[in-house]
Amino acid sequence: MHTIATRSAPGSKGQETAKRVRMAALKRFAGAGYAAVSMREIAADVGVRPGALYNHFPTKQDILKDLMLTHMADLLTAWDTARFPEAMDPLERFVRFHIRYHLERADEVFISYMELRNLEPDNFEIIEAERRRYEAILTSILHEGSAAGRYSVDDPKVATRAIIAMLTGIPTWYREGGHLGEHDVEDLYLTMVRKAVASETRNFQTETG
Amino acid sequence: MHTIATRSAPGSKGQETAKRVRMAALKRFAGAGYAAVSMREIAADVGVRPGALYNHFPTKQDILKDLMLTHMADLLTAWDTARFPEAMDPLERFVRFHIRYHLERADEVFISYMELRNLEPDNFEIIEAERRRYEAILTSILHEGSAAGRYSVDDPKVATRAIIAMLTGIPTWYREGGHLGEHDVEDLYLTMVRKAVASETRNFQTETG
DNA sequence: CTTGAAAATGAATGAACGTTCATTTATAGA
DNA sequence: TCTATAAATGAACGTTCATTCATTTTCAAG
Repeated sequence: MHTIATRSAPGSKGQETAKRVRMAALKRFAGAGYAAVSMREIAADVGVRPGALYNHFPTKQDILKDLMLTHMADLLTAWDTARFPEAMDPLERFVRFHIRYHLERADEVFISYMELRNLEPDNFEIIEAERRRYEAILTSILHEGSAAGRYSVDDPKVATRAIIAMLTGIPTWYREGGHLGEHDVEDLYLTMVRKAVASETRNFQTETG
Repeated sequence: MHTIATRSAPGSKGQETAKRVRMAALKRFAGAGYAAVSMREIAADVGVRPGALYNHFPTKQDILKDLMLTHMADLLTAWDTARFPEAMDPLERFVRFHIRYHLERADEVFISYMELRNLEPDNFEIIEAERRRYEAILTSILHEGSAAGRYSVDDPKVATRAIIAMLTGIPTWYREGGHLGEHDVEDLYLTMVRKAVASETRNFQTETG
């Protein structure tokens, strides 16, 4: 009888250091920007000499790539596995999910759109494709709701970008412990989003002539 | 009779080089980010040796500061001096102005919120104060419209951030020559904004029970 | 305990960075 | 034309950067 499959190799501390590198880089990149962060700073945060980082990531660029690819994959997985009350309509599901996820993972979200330009073209394309997949979820909700007459949306793709920009802006100003709780924010934004796509349009075009 | 006030000093080409430095830095900062741009690159764009930049700006940081302070001042001045048709209501004025200005000056706008963290604290505070002044314009429009019963806005400050985030996102995807003209985009967003703050709220909360 | 591979070290590499400065060049006013 | 000064040069400063590598340390498996 022998041990079946302990994956850890000799001399290994598992993936512990690699995880610490990811965490340190995430904080630093989010705080100061990829270009302004040095490998020496990341190494110091991890408690290791700079050269040791290269046992886990071939280059600084690869740390950024890892963080961004992981984030986009996590985002889509989180949506696919999210659970909501039965009665909750798709638009409310999306709005609440997006706000919660973006407040929970503020650093990942932040670097994923701030550091896009620091990605090599191939990695940039991968990220962009994932982003389009995520936006397509909301576009589809708006499109179907529009077809069913529940919403009135002139251009679902434009509306998608408008709504996502609106929601994604929340982490730039929301702070825990302020006078608004996370749930208050969800409700406020949900109301605005619902109205923005509502089919009831009477009176909206009124000019103060 | 003698010349009254030629401001140009001996040996001076006016402010020509300084202007070219600003333009080159603006393009570079917007494209690659402040931290990733070198003084050597800016100098090469201008057609001058790196040392010459220091005849016009004391440090690299001061170029960024100059660009951002100028941008915020220009934005507020542009709003103050903008002309609109008499019949146009304040909300439409703001939405159209914001979209036009942000598409026209995309680079300035872009660096002014991407490079905030690269500003020294004093300069950061100045920029933030200007930004609050600008946001206050929309907040006031929403507040007054709400008080007059023309709009229904639960929290004018939150609505301000939501609307501005939504509008400011446009330059990230809008491209000239696409299937939507600038005027189409204005109309689409104006409709969504108007609906989002409209007082007609019947049916918006309907759940697909 | 021995072994072997992963992980970490410590030192070094060349390149690029922002900035300085003595000197030269260009130019507007006298 | 002469003069004074702004602007530009060319070379250098010390520092920091990402990365490499021979060597040492760590540690799970046999």
